[in-house]
Amino acid sequence: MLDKFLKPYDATVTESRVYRAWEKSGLFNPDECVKLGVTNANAPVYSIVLPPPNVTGRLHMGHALMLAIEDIFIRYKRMRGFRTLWIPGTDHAAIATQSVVEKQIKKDEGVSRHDLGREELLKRIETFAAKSHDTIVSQIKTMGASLDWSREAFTLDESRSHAVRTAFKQMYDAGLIYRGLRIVNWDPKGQTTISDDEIVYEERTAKLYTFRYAKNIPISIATTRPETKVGDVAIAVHPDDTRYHAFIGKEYDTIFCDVPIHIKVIADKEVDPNFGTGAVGLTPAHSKVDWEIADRHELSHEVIVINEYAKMTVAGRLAGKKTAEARDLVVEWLASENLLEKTEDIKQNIATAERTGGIVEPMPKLQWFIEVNKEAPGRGETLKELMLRPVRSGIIKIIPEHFEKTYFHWVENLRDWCISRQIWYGHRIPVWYRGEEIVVGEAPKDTEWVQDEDSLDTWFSSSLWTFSTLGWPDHTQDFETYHPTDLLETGYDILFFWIARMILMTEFTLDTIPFKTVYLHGLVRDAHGRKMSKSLGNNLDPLDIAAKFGADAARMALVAGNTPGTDMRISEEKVKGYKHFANKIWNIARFILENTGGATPTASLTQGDAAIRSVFEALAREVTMDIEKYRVYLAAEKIYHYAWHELADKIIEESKPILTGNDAAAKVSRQALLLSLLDRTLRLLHPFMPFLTEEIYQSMPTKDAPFLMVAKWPIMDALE
RNA sequence: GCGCUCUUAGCUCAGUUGGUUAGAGCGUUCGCCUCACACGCGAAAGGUCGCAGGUUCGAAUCCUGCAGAGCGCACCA
Repeated sequence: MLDKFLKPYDATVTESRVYRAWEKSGLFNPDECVKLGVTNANAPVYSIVLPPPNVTGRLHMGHALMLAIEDIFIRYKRMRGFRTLWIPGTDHAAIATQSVVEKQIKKDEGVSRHDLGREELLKRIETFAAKSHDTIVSQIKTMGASLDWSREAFTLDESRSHAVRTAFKQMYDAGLIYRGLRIVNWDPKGQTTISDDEIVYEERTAKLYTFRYAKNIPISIATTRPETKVGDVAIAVHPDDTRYHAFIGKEYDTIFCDVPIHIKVIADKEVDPNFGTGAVGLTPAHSKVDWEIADRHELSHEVIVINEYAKMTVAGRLAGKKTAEARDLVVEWLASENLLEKTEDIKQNIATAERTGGIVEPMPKLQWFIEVNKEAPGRGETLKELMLRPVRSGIIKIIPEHFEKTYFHWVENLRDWCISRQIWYGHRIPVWYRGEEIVVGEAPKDTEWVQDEDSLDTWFSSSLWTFSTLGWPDHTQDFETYHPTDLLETGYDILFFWIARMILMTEFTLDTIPFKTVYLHGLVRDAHGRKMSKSLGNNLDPLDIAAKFGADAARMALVAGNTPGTDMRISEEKVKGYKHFANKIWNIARFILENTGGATPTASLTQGDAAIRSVFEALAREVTMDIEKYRVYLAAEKIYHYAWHELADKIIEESKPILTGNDAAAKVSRQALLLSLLDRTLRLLHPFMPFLTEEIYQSMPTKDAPFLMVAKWPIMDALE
């Protein structure tokens, strides 16, 4: 009997030692598995790419959940003999990382990025990112993730940058990436454009003002933003609104709060006759809808009255004022001119930037876009259709299924994707200018070319992740072997940001799918159901949890009973429960090893013992089917229940008199049964609790592989 | 406004897609340091499965309506 079983199971000591042994063996790498003969060279392939965590700091429990689920599938497939590849990596996360570092510098040194300059800021960010990367990698290892570190990637390294430039050029050449002057979402706080998906709407109460521009203009309008009215070019009414028929086509000139404006009355069906006065003042340069209406009526877009700092650019009393101040001044002026008719409170959804919280200011800017409604050359389909087809046809399966509806709804309403950002950290737009000339893709060799100042939305590089990590655009062996990947597992909150765009980019670039199945997990919340956040201080750190209860316990607590797509609550109490379970398994092993010394594991079983073993086999089949069908939440609970309440409570208890009794045949059979059940329970539990099971396996007389990690799954004929 | 999800034991959730007395963990109560384990063992209490209809031999499970909670998208200027 080994001394190690005499003490309660100590996860912290064991786990780091076991992970080092796995790493040293090289068996996370499928090529090594083949080389060492634990995997057949012709075995089928199974691959997952790790959703790369942002290098913005540390991992949270959501990451721990992601790692646990993916590692379960990877370990399961590896034990089933697949050539199994799980690729690690991290994401530069452009705007997120830059804003973290900028905030820190502002706090510590009181300077802005413009004080530092592009080069110096990038240097600082890279230092931060490198440190963050190291923290994250060690956290991932702590969780037991069996990732092939020899293939680690970073979204901003040279290989991935090459993929980004290549994909950009292909799309540009296909006419699907264009540069155009459009109304974009401008974040004055972050000083950059953001995509529609980076907007968070916040409900606030706002004042709705009803007034006329001037006494000689006979139509009253209503707005929550009087300050923008100095940029108006028209009044729009609904074509069927008889109140205003007489005025359609009329034009007026006036001075509005010191600013000369020219207003034309137009009819457009976009206008809701029941809101406000049924008449809208059109500000084409500062409203997406107004811009579109102005387009239809050939009105000018060019009256810009607000700049990038959300300050007024007009002359007169509003000059240089912030929009909020300007609003008060305009209202004051309206009142003094007797033009203000009504002020009322309404509820309004205000667009804010997800990262900075800044109020989004729509304004026209020359930016790069991906056009989603134009047919891709030679494909007969638009990018939108390319995104819909594989999910509609079922080639890509989303779990849980109801998210497919959400996906369709989003794609169908998708507008052109603004991919350029005015931040410095990220992939610089691969476009160079020299006078009227333009080069796209790789930097021209000769001089005098100037590269586009902007960088790409971070999701552009992430969207290539399943194949950029495999060496594309080079035709590598990895790319040929492992793409499309089998599973993409991530939180449902990035279904649009990431999943949708991966499908888009992969369909366009490779004419195939990036993955066969999408498994979406829910949010991990605290014990009270609140979202974990820094400001609430209710974050559970996976490292702390692993140190306290063991990574195995943390994994079980996160996975057991946690259905896909549903938010879950986690508490230390729950993790503690599974720490106890780990100790239970430890003691089951201790008992069985103590009582089967010198026994023959292959001895034939009595009829009764054979029946007990067939109960295990039924369970193993069920668990196998559950994993195959992505019901890991059920599989975990079933193994737990079997190990504790069947194996320990019943089988071991019933064995005690047999093992101390006089019936030698019964004893031999029972010893063989117990060894077999322990051996196979460890195998079944290994994907869920890899450390504990590996540690026990190393002391098993039934050990038949260098590591349990590459030992055979306990039941190989389980599939339908 | 459009769409999605949820409502099951005190709490957190399962219930494998209609089938015998509805399950788990935690918590509670009682009794046990029984020589694998007190990170444990034995026992017990606890549910009109949100409400109202319907389909069916049979419904927590399918359909309709209602109520409450949450989320996503769009958006009123």
